Amino acid sequence: MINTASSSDSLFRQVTDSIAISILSGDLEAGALVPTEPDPGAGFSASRSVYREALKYLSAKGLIEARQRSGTRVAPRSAWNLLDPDILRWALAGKIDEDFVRNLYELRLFVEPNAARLAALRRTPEQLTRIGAALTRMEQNPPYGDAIIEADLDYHGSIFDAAGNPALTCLKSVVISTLLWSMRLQRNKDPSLFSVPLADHQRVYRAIAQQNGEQAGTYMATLVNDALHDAIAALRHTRSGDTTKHIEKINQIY
Amino acid sequence: MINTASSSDSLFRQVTDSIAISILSGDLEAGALVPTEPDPGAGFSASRSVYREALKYLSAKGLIEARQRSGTRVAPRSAWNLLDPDILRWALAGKIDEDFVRNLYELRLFVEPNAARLAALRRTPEQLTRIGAALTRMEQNPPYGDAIIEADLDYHGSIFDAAGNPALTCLKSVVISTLLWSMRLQRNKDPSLFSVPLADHQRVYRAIAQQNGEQAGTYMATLVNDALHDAIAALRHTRSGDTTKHIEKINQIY
DNA sequence: CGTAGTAAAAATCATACTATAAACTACCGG
DNA sequence: CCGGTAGTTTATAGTATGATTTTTACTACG
Repeated sequence: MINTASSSDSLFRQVTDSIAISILSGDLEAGALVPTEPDPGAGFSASRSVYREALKYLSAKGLIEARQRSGTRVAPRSAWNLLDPDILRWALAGKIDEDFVRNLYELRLFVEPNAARLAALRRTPEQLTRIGAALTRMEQNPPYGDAIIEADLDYHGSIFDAAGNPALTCLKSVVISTLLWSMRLQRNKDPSLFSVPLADHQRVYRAIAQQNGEQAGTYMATLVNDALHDAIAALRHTRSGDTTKHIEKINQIY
Repeated sequence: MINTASSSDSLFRQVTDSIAISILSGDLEAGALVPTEPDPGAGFSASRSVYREALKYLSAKGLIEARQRSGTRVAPRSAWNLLDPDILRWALAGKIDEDFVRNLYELRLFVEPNAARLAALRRTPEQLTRIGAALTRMEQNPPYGDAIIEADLDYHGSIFDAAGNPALTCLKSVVISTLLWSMRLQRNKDPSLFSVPLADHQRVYRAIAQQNGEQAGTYMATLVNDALHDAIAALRHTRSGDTTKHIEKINQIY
């Protein structure tokens, strides 16, 4: 496994990313021992301080568990906090498990329509403005650019914010990861086959503007469904190849 | 603020809990500086290693952000990963923000009926057995005991597992925290006013057994709604008083 | 069968030194 | 005289290393 952390990152981050990606990619299986001290043959050389702090960071995400005398081991998958932004980023960094992404879309389908519904009911004028501004940026930027990705994320993020439920808003990270995943796919297929589903975005916006909760929810459900189907369709056209660099670039936005 | 960490915990955990609870309780406001070195007047005395590892752990949850030269500060609330099990535990440890719990119930209402629906469609016989066993334990144990809490959590957890979506399952922690919160309330009011909503649990189980997804979803929605209303009703009967000890005991289950 | 001893690994402590980026200063050109 | 820019300072996080303590699974002994 090639160490994907760039050398400009702090040593702590290099070590953390490296171990995390080994775990998320399945390179280190659940139950496997994580070395007590920094492994000289692991692609990095760090002191024990850095290494231990990295392990604490990973244990905070549920990826590893330390027990005295037994050692530090990779935790079972059920303990991983899959909704954590870092975990999603790491999961996205390697070879992507298609089923997992499908699960994320499924979760979005449960959550985002409700977020749109609440946003329609609870939004302030300022929040509506922000959603509209993001939509405008989506309309006016060329597809595939970083600008439109940022706009898309801002659009969905603003809707979460307008829903007025901070706990709900934490699921924003799921939207981010699915969006980055679909971008990664689209780069590998015929661009003409794909179009940003602007119409869906527009009518969700209108429903929120009109404070029509049910309609906002319905349209958002369609939007997420369309996004999933587009992504699945893109999968069929995917040719194998190295897409790492593009994803790395996108990741730096966050 | 009294340090709620028991002295039998590891020093690392005491420090982590102490700082985290200060943040979650609002004692340390967003943007506030977190001391560079362990604060002698903070209720604990630890070396810098332990203290730094605690800070890394907290930064993994999004609670704090370190920047060279500027210092380490409490992150804005929007960066907190409110769905993280630790965060929910810390949020529950202090004085509870009623609105926040209401938000958690709202999220449950979006997620859990769908989990029940999927569970009805995808469950294996073994998974159904586990749900049924948990239900039986709920029926056969006296109310208010730890046994019934464990059974209730196992019931909801089994349904999440049966839904076959690991990302969805991560939201189990939300169920745990709302359940513990409602238990905490119920201890402070007239016990005769409350009854475990067994009927709701039973018909959800039956729907899952019959693989009737829509019905399972509908009944689960009722269950969550009932739970919320019971909890809100209990709030009205709450007399002020120290409930910390009981919660501490419950927390140890996890 | 239980009990005391052993050791492996995490946890803790203490003390260095380094790198970074924000703030400040001094210089230079307009 | 003003404004900006390049260099310097410095506070703080980050990194490094070695030693000690605590916990606990395992083992050997009574």
